[in-house]
Amino acid sequence: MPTHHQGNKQEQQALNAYISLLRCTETVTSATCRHLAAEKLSVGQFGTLEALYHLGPLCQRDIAKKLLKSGGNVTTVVDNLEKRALVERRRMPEDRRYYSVALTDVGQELITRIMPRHIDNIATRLAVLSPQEQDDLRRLCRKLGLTG
Amino acid sequence: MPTHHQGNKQEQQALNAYISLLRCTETVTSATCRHLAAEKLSVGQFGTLEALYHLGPLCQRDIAKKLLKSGGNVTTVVDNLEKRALVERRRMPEDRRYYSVALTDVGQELITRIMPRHIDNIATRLAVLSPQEQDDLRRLCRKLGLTG
DNA sequence: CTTGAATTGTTTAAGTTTAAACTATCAGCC
DNA sequence: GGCTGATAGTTTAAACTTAAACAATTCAAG
Repeated sequence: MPTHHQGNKQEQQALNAYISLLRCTETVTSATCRHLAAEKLSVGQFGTLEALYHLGPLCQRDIAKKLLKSGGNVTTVVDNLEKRALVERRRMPEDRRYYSVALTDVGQELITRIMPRHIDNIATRLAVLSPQEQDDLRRLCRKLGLTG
Repeated sequence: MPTHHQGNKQEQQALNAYISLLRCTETVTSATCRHLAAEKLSVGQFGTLEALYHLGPLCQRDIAKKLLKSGGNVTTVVDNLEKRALVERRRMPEDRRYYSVALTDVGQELITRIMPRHIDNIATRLAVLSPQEQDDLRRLCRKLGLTG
C-alpha cells in the first residue's frame, strides 16, 4: 500500500520501491528460515555454519564481515556453537590474535543435513519468479546494495 | 560472491538472487536508518510513529501487522514511546479491549521534523537505480513477497 | 629494544525481540 | 443470567544484538 501525499513523484517512486523491498525480504527470510527452529539454530548461528561450510575455517572478524554483524555478536554466536560442539576455535600460532573457527564433525554433519532443506525452501520460494526475473532481481539488488 | 558447488543450475540461480536480496536490504536499511540514532529512536519506534503519521490512530494489533512484529514487541515499543510522550493510548469505549494509539503534539512535531531527512535518504539511495529500474524492483519484490 | 598505533577478540550494559502464559473484554448461545 | 470461545493487550523469561570499554597481540618506527 503506497503511503500518501508528502513528496514529489520521484520520492514517491523511491519510497514505493523501498517499502516493497523491505517487506519482501522480511516475508521471504521468515519463510525460508522457519525450519531452523527445529534444530534450535538462530539465523546467525545457521549463517555461521553455512559460511564455514562453504568457505572453510574463518577467523571471527571474517565471519562478522560475511554476516554483516558486530564482532561482539560473533563472539556470542561462536560461543554458543562451541558449547554445542558444532564448531571449534583454534589459536593461530602465526598470529595469536586470531582464532581459526572451524566446523567439527558434528557441525559438518548438521549443516550437511540441513542445507538441502534450506536450499529447497529458497528455490521453491524464488520459483514464483521466472529465471529471467530472478536474474533481474539479483542485478537490481547488487546495483542498489553496493556499499556507500 | 556466489556460493559454490551444491545444487543444480536452477537452485544456484535462486540462491544468487536470494543472497543479493538479503545483502541489499541489510545495506540499504542500515544506510537509510542511521540518522535515527540522533533522535534515540529505534527502527521499530520510528516505524510506529510513521504508521501513526500516515494512517492516523491505530490499535496495537494493527501496528503489529503493519510492522510485521509480535504483539509483545508492540507493547514494549508503545510503552517506550508513551514514556517520552510521543504517543498516547486511549481505551476505546465501544470495545474496551482496544487501545487507540495516537501521536501527541510532540510526537507529531518529531516525526514531521524527521521524515524529510528519512525520505531524502531513501530517495538518494534509490537514485542509484533509474526510475524504470525502481519500478522493476518494486514489481519483483511485490511478486516475491506475497505471503504464502 | 621500546614505544605506540593498529588489529583481534572479549566483556559489559543496555535495548530489542519473541514465544508462551496470563488477564480482561467481547460476542454468541443455551 | 451464565457458559464458551475468540480477541486485545500485558507480562515474563530467554535469546539476540549492539556500542563501548577492555585485554592481548602484532608490527613498524625510532
